[in-house]
Amino acid sequence: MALNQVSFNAEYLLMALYGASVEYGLHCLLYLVNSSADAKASSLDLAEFQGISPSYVAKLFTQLKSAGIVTALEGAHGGYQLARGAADITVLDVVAALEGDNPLFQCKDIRSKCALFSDAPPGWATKGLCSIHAVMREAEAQMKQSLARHTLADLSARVARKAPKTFPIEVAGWFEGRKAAKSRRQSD
Amino acid sequence: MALNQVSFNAEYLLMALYGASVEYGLHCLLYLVNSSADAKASSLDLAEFQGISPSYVAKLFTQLKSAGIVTALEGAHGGYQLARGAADITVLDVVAALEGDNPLFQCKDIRSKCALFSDAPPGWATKGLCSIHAVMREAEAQMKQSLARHTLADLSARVARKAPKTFPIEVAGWFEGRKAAKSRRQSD
DNA sequence: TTTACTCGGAGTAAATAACTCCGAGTAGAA
DNA sequence: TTCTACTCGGAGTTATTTACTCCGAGTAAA
Repeated sequence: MALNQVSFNAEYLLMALYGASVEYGLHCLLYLVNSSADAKASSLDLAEFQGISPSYVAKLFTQLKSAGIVTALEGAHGGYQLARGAADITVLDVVAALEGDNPLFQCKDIRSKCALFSDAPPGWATKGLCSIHAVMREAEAQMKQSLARHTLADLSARVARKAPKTFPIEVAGWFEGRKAAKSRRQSD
Repeated sequence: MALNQVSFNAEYLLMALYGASVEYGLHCLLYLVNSSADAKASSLDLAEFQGISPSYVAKLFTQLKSAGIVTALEGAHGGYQLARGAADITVLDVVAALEGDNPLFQCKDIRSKCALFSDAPPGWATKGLCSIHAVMREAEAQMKQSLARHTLADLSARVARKAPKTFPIEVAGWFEGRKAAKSRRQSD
């Protein structure tokens, strides 16, 4: 056995540009796509169904609501619904709602601080977009176009293709069972 | 005058995916592109030339060195040089060296935690790439391809096109003057 | 009218980014 | 050879952000 063997968990080394909120949000929204028009799902239901933090999911949905992606129905049997058709909600919409519509790169205009310009940078140095910024803008546009090409509808279809045909029925059953349990408890 | 006028600084609202290190690093490297083969620039020179934090630039260059983008020459008149031709260093190389080669998205495989799977998720749920992850991968690839298309050489040419022809000479003069000042001080 | 459930925002701990400081080493000057 | 000033290089520090919790206000059904 090698003595100087290095062992580590790769999960801790890679830190993503987009955080967990995007992952949680998209997964939850995908379950809302399949639910019928009158069926609402509460953030608690969605969270427990997927084994993730309920209070955090609740927070994410307030952001999705203020971005106009879902509508909320308050009250005892309330919950969330998609605000418009799943084909009209792109992955980019969701990302922007949860992470903010951040640019890839924030130019601090370093070029104008060059020591040669003492106090006032000349016109040619500040005119137009910084060249570095331009490259970043291009890359950002590529990425966002790619994200905007995918909607919740086609993402949902993609997932459905992998799952067995009975799965959507089982899912609906789970949410129905939840609702029934609530009613039962209230009439006790 | 409107009483409930809201005023804020947009700079604080937008937070970029790539941080300041990329901006500092690229700007510094662009000045190294133009310096001739035997001319080295210290991290202190590069920082003061552009009016940014010297100690932070020093840290960035240790990262650039360990990534093999620059080579360091220690000693009194030492400094950094590009490790290879500017046409062989892409913007993506620099980003990866300074921010780490982070993925756009880190999949936590939520799909396998679904409440319906009690303990063991079925094969179809864990097989292959998560559909959300696949979309993110595609967007990430688009972005990185775009960044990889640009090299330090063409970025430098782009900047040079905007500046007057005498500018590179002035820059070289500034660095030369710095070197001369050092020699003078040592012989005092 | 009560009650159990919903949303919605204020608050908290751990991680990350941006930046500083000081020690180790080296090339040139005396 | 000795000395000195300058270089890199990594260990700390502070402030912002992320992921997550908790509790109060409101509402629809019982």
